[in-house]
Amino acid sequence: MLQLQYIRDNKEEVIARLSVKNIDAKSSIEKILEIDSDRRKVQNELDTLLNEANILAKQIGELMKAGKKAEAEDMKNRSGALKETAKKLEDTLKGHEDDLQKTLVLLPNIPYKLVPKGKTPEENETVFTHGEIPILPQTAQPHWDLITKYDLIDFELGVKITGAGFPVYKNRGARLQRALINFFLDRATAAGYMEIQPPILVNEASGFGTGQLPDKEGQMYHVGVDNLYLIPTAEVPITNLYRDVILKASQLPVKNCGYTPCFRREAGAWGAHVRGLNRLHQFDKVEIVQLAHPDNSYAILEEMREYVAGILKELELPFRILRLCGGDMSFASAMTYDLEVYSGAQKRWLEVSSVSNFESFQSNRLKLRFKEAEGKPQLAHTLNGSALALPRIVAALLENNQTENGIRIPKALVPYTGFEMIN
RNA sequence: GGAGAGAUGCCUGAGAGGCCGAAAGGAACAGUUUGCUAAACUGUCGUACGAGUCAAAUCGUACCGAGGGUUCGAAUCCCUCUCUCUCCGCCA
Repeated sequence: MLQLQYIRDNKEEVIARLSVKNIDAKSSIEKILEIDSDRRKVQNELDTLLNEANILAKQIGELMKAGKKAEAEDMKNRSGALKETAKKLEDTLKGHEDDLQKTLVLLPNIPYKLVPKGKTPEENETVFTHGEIPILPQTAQPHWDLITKYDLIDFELGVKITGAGFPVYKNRGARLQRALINFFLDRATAAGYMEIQPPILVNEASGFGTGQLPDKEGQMYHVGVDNLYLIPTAEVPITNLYRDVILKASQLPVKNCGYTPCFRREAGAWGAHVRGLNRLHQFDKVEIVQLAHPDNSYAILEEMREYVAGILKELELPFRILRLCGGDMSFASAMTYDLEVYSGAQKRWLEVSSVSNFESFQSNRLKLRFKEAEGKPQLAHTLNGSALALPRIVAALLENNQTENGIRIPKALVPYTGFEMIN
């Protein structure tokens, strides 16, 4: 949620920058400012009225003590009248506040100045590439065939016990999952991220805090009886750890990481390009989260991007980094880098990580603030990134590393898998 | 799932219709003292919104789990909800 004060002070700039996300915000912004000015007017009236009532109440108390009952009665009547007017004003104020909130919550975050204008993924900007695109022999197989060949994952069994998009990992496929999770967590903790094991069901307030609710509830699985949501990413529980918290400036940056399964309904997203591990309802991911001082959150974004790139290098996967254009960015993000690995047999780039700076957009909803030694609390910046999402990493590893003798495990991973080849 | 107790500031904890935005202690921060550490002493020590200002100072309003109600006046009385704790049952 954007800060009201910022919109008030920078109306034209906000409209101009939202247009980079292809949003015409002129009318909503004007509506917001109008409601806001009404709201302030009403609050002013109400405060004056309540002030009178408070003074009156004190005087009545004193008159009662002094035994001047008749005078007190007279004042009681006046107080009663004040109260009635106050009640009406309170309702009006509440109405304005609700309207304001409703409109404000629907405005997406303002893109950072480096974000290119654009509507489709084709307009994303490639800022970095690493590694050679592998040229595989004609006989090279896509990962879904390799998975069957080496009996690593059983999709049909998943359908049987749950449904499509819920794979069952087996044998060295299961072991590879565990290896990757441990590898990712070890790297993250070594880089100073404190490991968290959060709940994977969250309440409504948490869903709201990170921006999944009220707008995108369709993407989450909902447990109706207890009104809880299965998390689509560890970002939700981990960032919400700091909801309603005021940190000391000296505690920044806060660095957390966590492994969780992630659940996505992906309603309507099924179709082409989703075979095998490309898109799932349940998958594993290690997430990194940072809470940063606004002065250096973009330096931290770069640091996080470098960190994820480093892991991909260790895994010996060719990858590229995209700076997402306005139209491809998420609702809450101010700037996002996508990291994509090249999957040799599918001959496609697969998104394996998304690293974003949300600036104060989430923290405004979360009331996540920090305080300098002097001065008022201010909103912290939140950032997060996948480091990494497993399924597409597995897909690329299988496809790129296939040989006649089996699939080669990258060196960095061997201590975790305990085997060098899948064969 | 059954029975009972409770929810007050960063923490502990008083407060039981007006003198309470809230005692006291602790923590934290700043200063004094000190060769250093410790101790002692002094001070500061909630948040939001509004008014005000270049910015402050300052002023107003609200907030004692949440939402309603009673009253001229509510942390305090009443109702509803949520959560926590204890005991019993069940259980990885």
